[in-house]
Amino acid sequence: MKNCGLKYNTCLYYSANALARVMGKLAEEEFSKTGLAPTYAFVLMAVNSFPGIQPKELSEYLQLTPSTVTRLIDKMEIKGYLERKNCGRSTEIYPTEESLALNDQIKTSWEELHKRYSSLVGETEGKELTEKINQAIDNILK
Amino acid sequence: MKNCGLKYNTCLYYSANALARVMGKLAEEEFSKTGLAPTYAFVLMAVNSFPGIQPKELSEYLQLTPSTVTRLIDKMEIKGYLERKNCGRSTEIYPTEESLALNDQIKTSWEELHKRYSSLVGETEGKELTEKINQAIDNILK
DNA sequence: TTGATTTGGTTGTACATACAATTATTTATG
DNA sequence: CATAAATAATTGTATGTACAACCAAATCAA
Repeated sequence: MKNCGLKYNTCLYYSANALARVMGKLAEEEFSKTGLAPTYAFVLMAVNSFPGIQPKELSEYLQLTPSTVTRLIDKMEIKGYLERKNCGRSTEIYPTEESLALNDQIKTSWEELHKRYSSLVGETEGKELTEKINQAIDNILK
Repeated sequence: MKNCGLKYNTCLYYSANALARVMGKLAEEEFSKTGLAPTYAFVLMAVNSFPGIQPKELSEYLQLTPSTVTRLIDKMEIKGYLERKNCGRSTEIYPTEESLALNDQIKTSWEELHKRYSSLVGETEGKELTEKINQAIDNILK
């Protein structure tokens, strides 16, 4: 493609989205062994590690909005991986046996994902990039 | 949130998505003056700079799938910003006067976006981060 | 104590993006 | 040439995510 002076790849918005799409594909492939899309796998891992965690906490933890978390939990409840327990105005989320049984597989896939992108972008480069991204997020949100 | 050994923020997939969401919000705010969502503004800029560009090229340029580009063009055509011209199996996309008239405003918003995130994450940090992200994308796709 | 405000969670709705399948055109091959 | 393979674009459909509005519970204030 000819150069037109439109250097999209000098724009952090553009590049961040492009990276998210590319990484999303890798993640989908790696997590496909679990039968779950990556975000759902992350939800299960969190609930498996913190039985009784509340949606609010999950949304902070996953950096997703509360409504998104509600939808994620809905689907995992339907699939039989999670259960809600109402506690006044708040809610506690618990894993089912199926979810706990899947945890090792999920963690393995997660490790595979890490290995895979590390082999592509380099171990230390990947680590540093991730840290820099986290730092940028902090600076934007603070 | 208690530490459970689940360090999501050591995962490039997770952090890349989080950054994309955060940057997406900034971009939406800045481009709101143009009345367009960021991606649509990018499409118009590309077509304004390359009248006659083909969807295929756009999809490579924007790093989006062809079907997504078709949908983007659909909407911009309906809004009166773009026009399709069929050329055999390929298609050429042209800007309307409205699109050209909006170009300066779009570019201004784009610059504002750059200034804004630069002020938050730091000028050089932002630039370096963007470069590192591009490099990672290249390494993953190659 | 009761009325107002805040807070956790959900719902209706909208939208960006993608995949798989399909159509239409072009190129290659036997 | 005629048929097969490749390519550009589109369409049907699904999904992840968010915003705004809303409900219900809890806290605060008069």
